[in-house]
Amino acid sequence: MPLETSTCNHLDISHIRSSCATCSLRELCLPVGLNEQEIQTLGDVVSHKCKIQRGGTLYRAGSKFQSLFAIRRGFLKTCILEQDGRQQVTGFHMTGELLGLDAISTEIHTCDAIALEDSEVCEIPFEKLEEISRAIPSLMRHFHKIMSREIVRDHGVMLLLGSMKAEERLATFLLNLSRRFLMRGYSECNFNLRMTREEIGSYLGLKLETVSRAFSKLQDENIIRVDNKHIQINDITRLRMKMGNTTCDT
Amino acid sequence: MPLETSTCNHLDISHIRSSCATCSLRELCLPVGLNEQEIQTLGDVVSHKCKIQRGGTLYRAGSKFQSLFAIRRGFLKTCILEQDGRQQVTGFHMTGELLGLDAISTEIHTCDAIALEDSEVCEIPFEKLEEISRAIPSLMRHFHKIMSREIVRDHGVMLLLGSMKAEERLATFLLNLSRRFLMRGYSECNFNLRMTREEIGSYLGLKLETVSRAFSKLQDENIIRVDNKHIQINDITRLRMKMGNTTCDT
DNA sequence: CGAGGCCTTGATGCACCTCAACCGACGTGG
DNA sequence: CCACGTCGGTTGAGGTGCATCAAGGCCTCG
Repeated sequence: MPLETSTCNHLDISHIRSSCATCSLRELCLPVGLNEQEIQTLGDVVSHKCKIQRGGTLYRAGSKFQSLFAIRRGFLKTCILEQDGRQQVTGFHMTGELLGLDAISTEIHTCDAIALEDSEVCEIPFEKLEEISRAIPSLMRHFHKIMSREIVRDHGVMLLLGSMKAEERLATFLLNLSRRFLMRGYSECNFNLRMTREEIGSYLGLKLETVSRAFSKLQDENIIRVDNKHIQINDITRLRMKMGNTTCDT
Repeated sequence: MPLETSTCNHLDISHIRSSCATCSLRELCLPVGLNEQEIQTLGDVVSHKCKIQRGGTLYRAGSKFQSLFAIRRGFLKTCILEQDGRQQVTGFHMTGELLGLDAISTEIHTCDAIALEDSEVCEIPFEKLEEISRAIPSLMRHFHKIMSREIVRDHGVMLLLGSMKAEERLATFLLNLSRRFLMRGYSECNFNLRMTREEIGSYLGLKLETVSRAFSKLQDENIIRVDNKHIQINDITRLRMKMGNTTCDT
C-alpha cells in the first residue's frame, strides 16, 4: 500500500481561512472551555478546511498521518480492512467530532475515512496542536478528554458486539444516533440515516438482512417507523427498554 | 455506587519511593524516549507504588479518577458492568501497560480493574503528569501515542468481535498474548494463562464452554498443547493461519 | 473426606447466516 | 419514451455455529 500524504490535497479543496472563533461548533469541538484569546491561537493553527464529496475519501489506511480532522459539516464513516478482505466499520462521525486519533500511535492511518454525504472538515496539524497545547493547559486537558472519550465509546461497542442480540444492538445504535442528533440541535425522533443497511450491519457485527429484519420487527411493534432511510422514533421509552432487557417484553 | 477516591489506599500499600530511572520497564512504559534528566522528573511525580494481591481491586467503576497506574509487576483485567448485569472484560493488562485512560474523559472510572495475580502498580497523578508533559514534549508525545494505541487495540477487538468465529477469536487472542510475553522477554510458545475460561470468553464474546471446545479443537489439531492454564504453542504458523482464514483448512 | 471452583464434553435448541427471489428507485442509452 | 441494468432494501426457506442445559472429572482447601 503506497504511502500518500494524508492531507486532503488530492480532493476538492478550498483554502478558506476558517476561524474557530466564529465557528458554530465551538461548543462541541476542540475549543470547548477556551477563552477568546486561546480560541484565536487555536484558530490560527486550524488554518484551512477541505471539502469531501459524498463517497470521497478523507484519508486511507496506510497513508501517513500529519493532521487530525474536525468535522465541520457532514457525516463520515471510518472502517478498517484486514488483509484477508474482512472489513468493519469502526465508527460513524458527525459534526464537531475529531478524526484520526488512531493514527497518532504509529503515524500511519489505520483506517479509511469516507464521507457518507458531502462534508467539510478542518485540518489540524498535529504537531502544531501539541505545540500550542503546551501553552494552553485547558486545551491539552480537553484533547485528552476527547481521546479518552473515544476509548470509552469503543468499550461500549465492544460490550454491544460481545453480548447483545441483534435487536438490542440496533436499538442501542438508533438511540446513540438520536442522542447525537439532539446534541446538535436536530430532532431526536426524526432523522435520516446516512448509511446503508450493510454499513450498519458491519458496524454492529450483523449481516444486512439481519439489520433489515430487526428494523421491520421494531416497526411491527410500533416502536419506530421506517421509511427507507428515514427513521421516526414513536416510542423512545420502549426503544430504550429494548437495549437492556433481552427477555422482558412480556 | 459510592464515590471513593481512586487511590489504592484501601489496599495493602507500601509507600516505597520508586524511581523510573532504575525501573526495568523503562523501555516499555511511559519513560520511553526520555533522557536521564527527564526520567528523573517523571520519577519524582510517580512517587509511590502499591501492591494489589490476587483478586484485589485497583479501582472500581464509579470511583473518582485522580491517577493513572502503570503496571510494574503482575497481571490485571479491566471489566465493565452494565446496569442490567451484563458484564464484559475489556482487557487483560501486563507489565509496563497503563491503566485508567478511559477515566480521563469524565474523571470517573468506567470500569473495574482487578488483579489476576499478585501485582504491583505505580501511581501516576494525572494532573502532575499533564503538568510535566508541558515541559517535556517527548513525554507528551509518548503519552498521546499510548492513548492512541489503546484506541487501535480496541478497534482490533471490535473487528474480532464483529466478524470472527470462535476458533479465530481464540487464535487471535493466544497470538496476542504470545507476542506480549515475547516483548517482555518470556517465551512466546510456553506460558501460563492468568485468567479463567469464563474471563477469556467474556473478553472474546463467547461462553466458557465454547472457549473450552475451541481449546480442545486446537489441541486435537496439534497446533497447541493445553494443560489446564498452561499453554504450549506447537505450530505458531498454523495458529496464525487460524486467525485469518475461515475456511482454508482443507 | 467432602465441598466448591474450574474445566471438559455431550445433547439440544435457537439466533443469526446464507442463499435466493423479488421490489422499487434511479440512471443510462437506444 | 421505454428497456435495461444497478443498487439498496425486504422477505422467505433452510443450514449452522454457538448458547444453553446438564453431567461428570480434576484439583485445591478446609
